[in-house]
Amino acid sequence: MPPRRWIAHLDMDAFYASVELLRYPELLGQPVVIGGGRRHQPVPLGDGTHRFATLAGYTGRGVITTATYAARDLGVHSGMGLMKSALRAPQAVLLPVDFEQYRLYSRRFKAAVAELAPVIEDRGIDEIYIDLSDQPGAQDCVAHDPCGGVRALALDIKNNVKRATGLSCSIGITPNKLLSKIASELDKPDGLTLLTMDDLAERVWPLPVRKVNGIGPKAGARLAALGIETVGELALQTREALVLSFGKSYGGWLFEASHGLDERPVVTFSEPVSMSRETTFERDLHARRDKAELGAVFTELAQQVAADLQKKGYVGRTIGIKLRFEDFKTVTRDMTVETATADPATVRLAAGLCLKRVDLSRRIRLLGVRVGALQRAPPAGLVGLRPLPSAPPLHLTPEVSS
DNA sequence: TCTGGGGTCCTAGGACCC
DNA sequence: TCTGGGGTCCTAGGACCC
Repeated sequence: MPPRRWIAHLDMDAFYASVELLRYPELLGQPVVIGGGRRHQPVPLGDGTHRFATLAGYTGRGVITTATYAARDLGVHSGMGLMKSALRAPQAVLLPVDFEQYRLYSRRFKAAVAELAPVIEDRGIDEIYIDLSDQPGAQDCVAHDPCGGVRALALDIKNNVKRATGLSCSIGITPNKLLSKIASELDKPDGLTLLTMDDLAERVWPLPVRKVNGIGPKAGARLAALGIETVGELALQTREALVLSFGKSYGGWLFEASHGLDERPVVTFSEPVSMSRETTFERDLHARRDKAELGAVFTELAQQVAADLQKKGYVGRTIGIKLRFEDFKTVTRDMTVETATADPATVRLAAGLCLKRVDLSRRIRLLGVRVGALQRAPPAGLVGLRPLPSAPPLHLTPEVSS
């Protein structure tokens, strides 16, 4: 009997870096990292090639968002500070991030998948889940392979993504989202990994617990302290023991996950809960000494969130701020207003009231403004002249349709 | 040479109401 | 005077993910 469900997880390979390589093919095969601000734009040399900045001597606060596989071989990876990366891979080419371009390719690859399999859950700019269970041919047996049908479908999807974008992706196919997320990583880049429950012990149990989506640095460390390093070792624990250590909810989930169990559906549309804008300063600012600069940034953040809300057609009732201090301690404050709003002045005013509730003796590294408890904006006629975007089509979240 | 920006979800305590 | 539950909303922090 074939499994009840076939869920695919599709992950674009080194997405940002790969999009940049389409623009700068002369960098193919070289160590390249994406990150930092606007200061290191490539300079055209007139012959179709460019002069690029390298990591050597980089100063500033950025981190790597994506590194090519050649750069990863030098020991740098996403999330690593650029100054630290510069010490490890000074010769690596450094390119600035261009989210516009990545969003364009994101829409293209998702559309290419949707042509063949429309039941898609968005998981951000470079990955999706796809429910293939009810796709024609997915349950077919091909050349005595009971998984042949779904394997062929996945290959079609990979080819269509490549045709539409020039980019490669990796796909994991299993009976659920948890295992597919793990499987898509097993044969990166350009992978296609199909697992059934029969493969659990051989392919999943040897992996470190941190490979499981939902086990982060904290839970990983707590498990390590209990002598649990691999998914298989986690699966040796009783549910009761895990509930005792991690609580009913998370402990119970750890038990299920270790046995490859996950019934979550592929969710094709969800409403946003909050929108926010934040910025990390080049140097830490002091509330009193840098009052003018801080105030200007604060107002700009409020205006940006308000504009984001209006563009997407939402209003929100909870307005809040986020501060990160020089010692990296983070605090938030929020308040709920009477009427949901997307008005920049209202957001700025409420955010200002929140700021008054924070002790500002330490220097500030990051400032953010957030609007939550979102609702769809009321029809334009009731509030003013602003035209409102219509609701996104089914199967596409605001991210995709933007 | 520390650690970006944009999200979601969960927990937990207190207020307030029935 | 002392004693209940249950439910919802609000706020703050934290884990985790891309």
